[in-house]
Amino acid sequence: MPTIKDIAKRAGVSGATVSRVINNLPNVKPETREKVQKSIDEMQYYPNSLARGMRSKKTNSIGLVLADITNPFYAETAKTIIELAGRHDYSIILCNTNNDLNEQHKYIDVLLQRKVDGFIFASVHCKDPSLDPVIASKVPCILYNRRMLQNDHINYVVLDNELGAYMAVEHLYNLGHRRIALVRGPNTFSTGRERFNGYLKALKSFGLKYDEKIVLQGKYSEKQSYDAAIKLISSKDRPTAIFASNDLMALSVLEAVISSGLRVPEDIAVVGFDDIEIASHSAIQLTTISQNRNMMAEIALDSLRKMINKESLQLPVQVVLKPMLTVRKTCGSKNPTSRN
Amino acid sequence: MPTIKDIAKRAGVSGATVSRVINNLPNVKPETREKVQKSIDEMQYYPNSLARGMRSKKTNSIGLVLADITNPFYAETAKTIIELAGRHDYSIILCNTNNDLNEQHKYIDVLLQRKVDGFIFASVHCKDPSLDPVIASKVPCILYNRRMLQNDHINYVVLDNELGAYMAVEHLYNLGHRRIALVRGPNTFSTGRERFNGYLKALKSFGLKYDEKIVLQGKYSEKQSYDAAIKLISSKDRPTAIFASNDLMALSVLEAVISSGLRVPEDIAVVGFDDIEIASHSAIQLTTISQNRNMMAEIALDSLRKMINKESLQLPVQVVLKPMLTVRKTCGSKNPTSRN
DNA sequence: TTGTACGCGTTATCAT
DNA sequence: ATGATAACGCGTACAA
Repeated sequence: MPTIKDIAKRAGVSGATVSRVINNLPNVKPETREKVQKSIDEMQYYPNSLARGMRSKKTNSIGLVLADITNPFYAETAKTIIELAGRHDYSIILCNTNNDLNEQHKYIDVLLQRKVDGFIFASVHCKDPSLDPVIASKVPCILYNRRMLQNDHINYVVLDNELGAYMAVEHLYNLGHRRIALVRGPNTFSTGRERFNGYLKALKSFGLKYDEKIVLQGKYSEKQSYDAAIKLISSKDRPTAIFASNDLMALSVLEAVISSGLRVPEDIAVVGFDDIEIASHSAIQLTTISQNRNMMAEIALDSLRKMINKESLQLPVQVVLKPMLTVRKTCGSKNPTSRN
Repeated sequence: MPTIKDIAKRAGVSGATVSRVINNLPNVKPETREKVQKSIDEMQYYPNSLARGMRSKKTNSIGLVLADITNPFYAETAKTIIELAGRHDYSIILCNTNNDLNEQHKYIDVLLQRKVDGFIFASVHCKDPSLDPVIASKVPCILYNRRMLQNDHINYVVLDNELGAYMAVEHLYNLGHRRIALVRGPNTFSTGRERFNGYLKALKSFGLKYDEKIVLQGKYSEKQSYDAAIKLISSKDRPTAIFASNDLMALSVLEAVISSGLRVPEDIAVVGFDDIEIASHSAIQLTTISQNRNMMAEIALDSLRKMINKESLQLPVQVVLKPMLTVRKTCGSKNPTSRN
């Protein structure tokens, strides 16, 4: 592989001049520039970004740590972030934790060694010691979608999950439901916790009493959620509606209801959370809580970039976006959200 | 950020010894090793992988270039590859081309600068000049899922797409269908081309005549496929079955059929290709052609690793895996594939 | 068992 | 406008 020296030799100039050409710096005679460029093209020279990184102390790479890339919510996030990052010459090193703290810890280690310029975490637990090294390293970092507890100075962009859950239950209540079950996410994730709180808050404000028998743990797992729904369905005081903590879980709830021979929404209404793309499919038509993922991703990346470039920016960045209710068929409403 | 020298100073040894400890090399007195390790921990030292890469000429990184991470087929692939790569200490730099040759070209440029140890492409076009620099660079490289035409020495792992398509049509034929439409992928992708050929081959072998009016271009796009299906449905000599070139397209076909007030499979049978996870959902139950993505991904990564490590390996690697027909509900068969 | 010294490819500084 | 040189952090050959 040719280096800057090979190009220099070939073009009959010094390495310094080649560097000037590569970096489009001034003070190079046009003819020299051309000559050098020609050698670069002929030799198929690619500047070594490792060497550049060593000098400049910047790698132009960002570590993106996701909970689960096969969840469309994260896949869509990844797509947006990769694209936006690329526009600013950042590469994305993608890590997938499966919500495993050990995995995350290992990835953080690797990313710290790779000297990424910044981190985006879409995977943290409420209490997450694996992030300590990142914080200690002072490498810019922002949380996405989930946040941590008791870490008041860390940056994040999240949704108002409590409000989202409240809106879901409110909608079901307005449709006449009085026994509304919850297939919830774990307390160890802020989303699971906050959506549960929103559910509670809604029950209280509508005068419904909390019944722990119809609040089951789905663990953000499809299998668990399916089982939870089966349990709800076969209980003797069956709920008339099920609110699931995310769309993937809601899909599993739908599976359970359908395979039990019941109808959605006539026998049981279902509402999800996230508005992943398949939710709008004709065969699914899931009523759900939407969030503007693109905006959330954009805010995360832009903030991170500013931190990296030490641009002025009010720290910590702590943005909470508003959710939206998207009404489709699974809730039984006669007034679906109009399409744009 | 502490460097190897800082650790050396703190532990009262030379940099060489620290290096020996980091790399678990022999010839270090146990006490010395401990002492050094202690300094490493205390100072939160992370070896600089840029510097290591410069010396060793290896970055332990692999460029994964995908057509579309939001397509579950690719997301599931990415997940597997990231996990397997991690086990062997490789990081994945993820690129998403949206099937745009220009994007791919740019990403290749970046990855070549980053000196990735290898490439996995799940995004190539049949004729794809953007790959020339990769080939010229001699950096190990393997294609996944799609291959190129007229490039006999390049490595790939693909499915027998022609056979897969043949099996789909054969199945529909056996169920009594005689007018089978195709919503196809573009000729510019080997998958689109090969699946089309399989369709043709099946028609011929069952004595059905090819009717170009029921072979429409879906371009691997959901919108296009929806429109194509609408067109098929409203044609006066309506097909009784539609075979779509991938599952995402099949889902759009389903949407079109459902929203036209027709029933699947009674009015129109539908078969897809890929067996993405949602295909098995109760509300969808898509009959489709399955491929063993995990195996395909594993072969790709293992082969690549061997090339990188210059282990003995029969080159070029050109693996063609066999597809499987997974029968669910959308084809109208009474005998769904048994579940494992 | 441990240390010294050089080079990996680049950029920034200083000189010419 | 161009060139020489040092430095970034690490691994390794060689010396001790």
